[in-house]
Amino acid sequence: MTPRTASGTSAVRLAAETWESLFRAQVAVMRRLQSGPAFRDLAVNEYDVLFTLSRCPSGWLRLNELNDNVLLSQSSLSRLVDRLEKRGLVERMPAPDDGRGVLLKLTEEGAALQKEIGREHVRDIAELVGPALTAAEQRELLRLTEKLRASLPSR
Amino acid sequence: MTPRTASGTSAVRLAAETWESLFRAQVAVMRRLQSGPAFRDLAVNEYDVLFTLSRCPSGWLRLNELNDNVLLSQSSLSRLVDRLEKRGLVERMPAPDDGRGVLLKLTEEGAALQKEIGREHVRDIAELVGPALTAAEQRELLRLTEKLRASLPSR
DNA sequence: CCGATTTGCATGCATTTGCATGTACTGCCC
DNA sequence: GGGCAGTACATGCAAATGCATGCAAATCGG
Repeated sequence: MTPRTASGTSAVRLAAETWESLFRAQVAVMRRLQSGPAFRDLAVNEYDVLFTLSRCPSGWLRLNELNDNVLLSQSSLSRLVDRLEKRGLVERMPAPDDGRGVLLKLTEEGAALQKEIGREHVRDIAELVGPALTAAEQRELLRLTEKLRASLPSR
Repeated sequence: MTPRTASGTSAVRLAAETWESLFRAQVAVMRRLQSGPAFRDLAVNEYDVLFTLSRCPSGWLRLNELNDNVLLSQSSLSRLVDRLEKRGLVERMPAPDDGRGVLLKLTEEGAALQKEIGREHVRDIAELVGPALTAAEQRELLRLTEKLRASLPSR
């Protein structure tokens, strides 16, 4: 006996369809965003790292914390950071309180590039999402996705 | 003068935050899904192709239609299909009505593998999404992401 | 009907990615 | 304190990916 909701679809089916729809929407939006001119000389993943660093209060962020935000393996992130460092966009520093750790910070140039791309990027997003959903719908979508993310098992 | 909504945040900012939250939720869920045992011998992208084919009414699907569903370049999809074909999971066939096109279909083995992985996958999804959101919330999230996807400019 | 442009897919090649592993450091238990 | 499992990051190497391009078929403009 599979449990059924009031509407007659099983709970697992509803969850699967919800995830499927969320995933497809993400793919569709991302496809349009990444093909735009904002990312002509920085990959989306690379921008994402700069963005996350720019949002970090202290300015410094551990590599493994960064890794939670990005859909990349640990080794790929390590090399991505290598590239950003070689381009002078971020700075590495050994973590003071943990000899294994590495701290990351934006350089001046990295912060400038993030802002520049960010402006374009935000505009692109608004042009895609703005006309698609009302403000109330966007707020609800924001709330639901935040709740979903917050409710996931920590690992 | 940037326009403001009733809550005091600008429309572009709301759109950007909504997208950011959707994206992070997708990353967080996907990270957990793809590390599970369901994908031990088939990458998520590869499964996704099998899944899409399994949902196709006629059984046959054009490569370029497939490409809309997947976050992959055309060339990468072409080679991904190469791999699936070499493993005997899909079958290629020149499109009858368009000499340039290629049609794709699941083989018996491909359909069986999709079903097998799909069962596990759906269970994993339900375990992640089910406890995080109520059924009503899931339905609303499903509706909003469908609307978002449907409202995007065609390309 | 013919040339020019566009579209759909494949392939060469450089880059990026992940897995497995190595290295250094931490924390735990005794 | 000494051994020992666990964590954080880097690196060798094979595989996957994207860009540019090639080629063939379709579509367009006259």
